[in-house]
Amino acid sequence: MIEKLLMKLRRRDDIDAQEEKVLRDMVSEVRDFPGKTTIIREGEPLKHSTLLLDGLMGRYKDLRGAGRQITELHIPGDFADLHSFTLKHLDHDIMTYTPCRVAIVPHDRLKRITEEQPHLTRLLWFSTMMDAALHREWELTLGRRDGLARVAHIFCELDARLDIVGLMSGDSFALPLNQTELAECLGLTSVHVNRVLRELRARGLVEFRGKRVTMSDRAGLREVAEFDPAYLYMQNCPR
Amino acid sequence: MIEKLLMKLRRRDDIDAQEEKVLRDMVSEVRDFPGKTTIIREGEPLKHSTLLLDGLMGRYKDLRGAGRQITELHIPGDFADLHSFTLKHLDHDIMTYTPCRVAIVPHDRLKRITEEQPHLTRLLWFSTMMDAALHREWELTLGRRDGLARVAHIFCELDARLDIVGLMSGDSFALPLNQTELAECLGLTSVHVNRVLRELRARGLVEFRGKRVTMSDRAGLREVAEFDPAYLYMQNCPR
DNA sequence: CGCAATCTTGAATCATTTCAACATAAGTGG
DNA sequence: CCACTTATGTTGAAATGATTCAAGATTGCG
Repeated sequence: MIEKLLMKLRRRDDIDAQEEKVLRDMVSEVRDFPGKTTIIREGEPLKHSTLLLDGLMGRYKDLRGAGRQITELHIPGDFADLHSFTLKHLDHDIMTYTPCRVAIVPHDRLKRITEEQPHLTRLLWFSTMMDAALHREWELTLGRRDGLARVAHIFCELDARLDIVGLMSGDSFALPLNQTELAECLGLTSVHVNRVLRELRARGLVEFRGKRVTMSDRAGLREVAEFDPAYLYMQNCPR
Repeated sequence: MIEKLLMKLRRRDDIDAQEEKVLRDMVSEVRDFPGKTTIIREGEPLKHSTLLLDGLMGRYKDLRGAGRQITELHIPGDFADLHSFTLKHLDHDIMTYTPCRVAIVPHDRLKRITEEQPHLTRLLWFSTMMDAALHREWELTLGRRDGLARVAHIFCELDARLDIVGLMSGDSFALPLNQTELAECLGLTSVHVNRVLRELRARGLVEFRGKRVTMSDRAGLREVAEFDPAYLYMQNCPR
């Protein structure tokens, strides 16, 4: 059930059989949510964390009036809100984009892990630090990349992340977002995203059609995006 | 020496005398750096973390050619790179803006804390989660706020953070950045920051002169910025 | 005092947004 | 399975916020 989380963590560090069991046992329950639903609201007191097993979710913050910024997308194997364990409540909302299956991890079990499993604690801590690394890269995207590079970059990021958890099919992957939601990730309008997608398609770099992204020219796209996967911390780095 | 860190952490949670001693003992050495110096480079293997005691530092990422994005500013009491403990190397550079005094905290002492002090571990983990919360708010700023709101927002944030560690003087605080560096925080050009500063001054909201920010109308500025300090997690929330 | 860094301003340009219309795709119920 | 309805995608034209370029003013430092 938590295989994708394990794939991700094992990319980074060794996990022995005993630790694997502890991780499996931290799940209290599996739950399903419909798509396009806000499942956690800013400020709400939280007693468990949510591990995404299947589907697409995102964290977002709204500005009064209009303007939503999605701050991170979550794919299977990601904790959507492991940070709620230390924060107790979140500074943002979390929503599903598709129907999602999640594993519930009670905070008291996480607390137990911090008391008995220092190595696992450091691994889970690391996992939340990867979220922060993604945030920083998105800050760079939002602050300094132009429209073309922004769209290119998010496709490169998802390509690399989905590959880790085995969700690439050849050179394409499912991306169940519409252009408005994509624009909300990128600090652009949906109209502009549409024009940029046309340009990227015309250049033969990527296609985004029918909720599916095809990486026609991965190297070329990475070039446009100035994408360097180092910030994803995928190198093995035990203990 | 680590008083400002303690002020910050105690705002959130209780720290008993034994824990306070452990925190004091984690510092191996105090070091001084000159201003405008990159002290940690992306990718460099790290064996200690850096607690800022005095001065101003920042994390940044550069884009090839031009374009620097500062992803977070660090004030006294902040760990500049506590996240390097679990990450082992960083995805960004860290630099000083002024001469800085820092406390060095070896990673093996942090490791010891994760093995012997679960509560402190959770507090340190929390501390890195606050950085991530700042990143998310900056993503919102960079993605959705216009120039006026961006400048207003960063001043509101620094105002609130400096207040916690006792670095406000009445309604003003020192901000030893030039307009170019401020622009690098905000995803703007220095020219535009200059024009926005003029506008904010004209509206009687803030002044930024001689490396000092005066919050002439805090409520008005917060309104323009849509600033809500909730993301700074300053509420007491023990254990 | 004089040099270098920083700030300030104007004018032209540019990337992105806004507004608006139409096209296409994707459900939904009869 | 079609007709209808709504969501999503596409495109053009005008407006706008921010950038670029360039020059001059001010400040701070040695």
